[in-house]
Amino acid sequence: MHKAAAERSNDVFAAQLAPVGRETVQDRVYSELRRALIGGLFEPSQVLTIRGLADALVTSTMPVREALGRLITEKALEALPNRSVRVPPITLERIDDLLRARILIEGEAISLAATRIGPRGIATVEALLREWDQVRALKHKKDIDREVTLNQSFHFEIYRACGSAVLIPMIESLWLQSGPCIRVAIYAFSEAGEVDTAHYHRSIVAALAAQNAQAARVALVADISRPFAFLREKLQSKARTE
Amino acid sequence: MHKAAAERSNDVFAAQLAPVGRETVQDRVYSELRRALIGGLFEPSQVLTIRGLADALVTSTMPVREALGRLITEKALEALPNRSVRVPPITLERIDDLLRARILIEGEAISLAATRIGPRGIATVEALLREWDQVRALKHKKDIDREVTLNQSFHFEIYRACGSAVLIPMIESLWLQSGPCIRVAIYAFSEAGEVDTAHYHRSIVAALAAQNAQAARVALVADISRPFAFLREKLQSKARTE
DNA sequence: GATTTTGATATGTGATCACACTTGCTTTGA
DNA sequence: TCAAAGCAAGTGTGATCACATATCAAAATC
Repeated sequence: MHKAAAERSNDVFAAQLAPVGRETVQDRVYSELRRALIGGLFEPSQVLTIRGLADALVTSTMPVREALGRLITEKALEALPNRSVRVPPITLERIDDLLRARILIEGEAISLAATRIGPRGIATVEALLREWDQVRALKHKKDIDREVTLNQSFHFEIYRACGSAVLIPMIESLWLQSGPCIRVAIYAFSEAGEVDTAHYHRSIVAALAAQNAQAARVALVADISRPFAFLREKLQSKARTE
Repeated sequence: MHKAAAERSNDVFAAQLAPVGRETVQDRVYSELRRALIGGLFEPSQVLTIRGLADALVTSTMPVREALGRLITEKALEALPNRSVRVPPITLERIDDLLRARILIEGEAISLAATRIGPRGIATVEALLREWDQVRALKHKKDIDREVTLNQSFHFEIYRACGSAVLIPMIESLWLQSGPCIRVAIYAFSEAGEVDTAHYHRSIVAALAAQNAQAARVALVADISRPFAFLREKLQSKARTE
């Protein structure tokens, strides 16, 4: 009967209605927490409680605890021996470790993408770049979240072109893990004044347009290394003063 | 008071009692499912149900559903649109994708490990190698599970030496994903007769002992490529006959 | 006889409850 | 005054229930 219903709807409503989807509450909670982590909305070492998050997200504890469990397995969160869960703290070893892994895997992904991204893909990332320029031109200073989102879209639009269903989830996991660090780095940027961040992205697009995998990899490494270098310096200077 | 109790126990019982630990049921279910997946105890495309697993593991549904959710996020299992969950099916693209990622990441890990693994680590992997030879010498043929476990211990004993808290979980995730494929490959091995699998492991140990990172990487790539090549050939021949 | 409808069973999801453990503060005793 | 004991609030874990949906086979209709 369902098949018949689907066929009838195909006949009559296909052009008018879009499928509504059946996203579960748990999926929404998971997505929301991911977004918050990648955007750096949580501080490193911050402790999260199931009931607290459930209240904040206006659901029950059930979807939250399953989402937290999933985030713990991908190392986006950390389970303490007390069974409480927190955002992993930043250490010098950890940011070096994360940067090395990101260079390795995202470098490979963009290297693959360079020969597979088509003119359509190039056009899409160029459009994102223009949109990003517009946001920066406004100099609102408070659109950090918007810039972070655009940066994420830019990178993942490229990575998607590598065509690897294995590498992309790993890159997402790495972004999830470095999200809280990036937040700290962004604040360091604000203090250190403006840097020409757009330059690296233009180099990446130029290399991709030329299908030059090696140049794309080099430009990408420079791009993702920059905030980590800032963060590293900041941590070291803080360690010296203590 | 707890502190006082701990101190008292320190005084009197420290030499006699070991800490009992507080592993949750969910952790045990998760470990058990991981073991089954890496060992290839589940077939590709096999559908798993929460209640079915809960009955098999003699627990309630709660720990199982959370463990399944965690395995789905690390792509060890797949969530169908029906909301049922299955072991990911094997495709030619997927095994190529998995092999490429494993070569990339495990190659990097062993390259780092080559300069960091000490004489103690070398001794440990050599001991594993000898144990493995003994198992093979018995020719029991039915100790496939034992060989799989030893192979896993051998590799991860090396990877642990790379000292990266980021890379190792990624490698675990890759093994989790390629577990069901490996099972198929092992059966292909049995049909194809014996191959000198120990040779690759000896090359790896020799390269590590010489602290030759490049040689270790090459030997490792040969080792992990072998079952994938078998599997690939088998899949292609099956595709031709259909 | 083939197709559709219908109903029973099975399954995932979310909510709620009970329990054990932790944590922080208050009270008690020296 | 200070440390130890005890109490109370908070938190994670596991079990159970209710409900919506999926699945599959039997029955009804053309």
